Amino acid sequence: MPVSPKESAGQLLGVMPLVMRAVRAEMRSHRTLGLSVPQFRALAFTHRHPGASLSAGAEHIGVTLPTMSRLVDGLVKRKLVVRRSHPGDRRRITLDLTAQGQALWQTAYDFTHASMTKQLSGLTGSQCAAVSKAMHILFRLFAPGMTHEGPSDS
Amino acid sequence: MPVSPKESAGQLLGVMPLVMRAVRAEMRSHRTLGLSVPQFRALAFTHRHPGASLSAGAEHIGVTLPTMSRLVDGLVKRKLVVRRSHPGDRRRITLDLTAQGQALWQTAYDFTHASMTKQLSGLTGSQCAAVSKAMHILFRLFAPGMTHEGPSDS
DNA sequence: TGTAATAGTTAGCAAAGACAACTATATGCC
DNA sequence: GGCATATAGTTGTCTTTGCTAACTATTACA
Repeated sequence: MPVSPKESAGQLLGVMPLVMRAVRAEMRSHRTLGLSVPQFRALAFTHRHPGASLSAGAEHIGVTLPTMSRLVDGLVKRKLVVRRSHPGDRRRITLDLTAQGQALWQTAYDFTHASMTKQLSGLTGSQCAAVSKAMHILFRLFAPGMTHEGPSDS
Repeated sequence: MPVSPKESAGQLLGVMPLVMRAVRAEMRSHRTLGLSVPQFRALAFTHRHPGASLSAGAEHIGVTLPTMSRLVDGLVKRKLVVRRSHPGDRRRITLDLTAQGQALWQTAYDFTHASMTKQLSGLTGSQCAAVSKAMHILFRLFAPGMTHEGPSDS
């Protein structure tokens, strides 16, 4: 039987935070790698959008430009990210991961992915398929410009 | 066809943050109501677990006890939450929303729910049902002790 | 009774986050 | 060309968040 968007929205709001709680806990455990949760978010954004501007990052992870600027300061100081000046518009900067940043992100992602896989290991194949199907639907809805999903930021 | 937990986990990690981005943006817009995102999380926890202890809240939203203590300070100062001493164990305190806190939470939740409903309004009834089904599966997995979903904290 | 363990708070520090004010570059209009 | 305006980032200053360590108060236990 069909379900109304309103009902789905309520369920989404009920369940998403429970899942995100697990994800955040994972991220927090990466503090052993010297990364705070916001820094991890900024790192993930840079991974997902290489060469993006500071403003784009700020808008995307939902902070103001000054906050993003200082967040990036920290990542640059740790040699995880590089600021480069944009050729053709010297006001702008572009953000990119260093090899070190890339490696750190991969490590953190692998940990998180493994932890989530373990969480889901109690599901049957068809339950996983149901989750998968919903994720595809939601992906098209919340990331309209992109073509394939994958690890995201935040 | 069935899907592996590993694959589902990857999709979950890819899509959840996109959805949470929208939710966080909503929460952030409630700063006009004078609440920061962490304060909103603490408020939501108190709403969902009335009479809970400080430790329980800290554990649940994923901060240390001192952090939770000061977070609650702020909410108490704004008269949204009350600290009461636990009868029978005077070391403990119990947290509860004031009428004001309840009202504020309701307002914020209604806004968020409406916004999410609008986001999902592009889906068909069967797509909503698919999302719904996945949410039920995930709920059982991530909130094993609870009996019915609904607006959650964080 | 007296020693653990538990629940919160306080102190002190670093980072996150906001706004306002600033610099530097680019655009646009006469 | 030349000045007004807009855009991209940075810096200053403040509050909040978040941590660890150290403390108080209460309870459990042996």
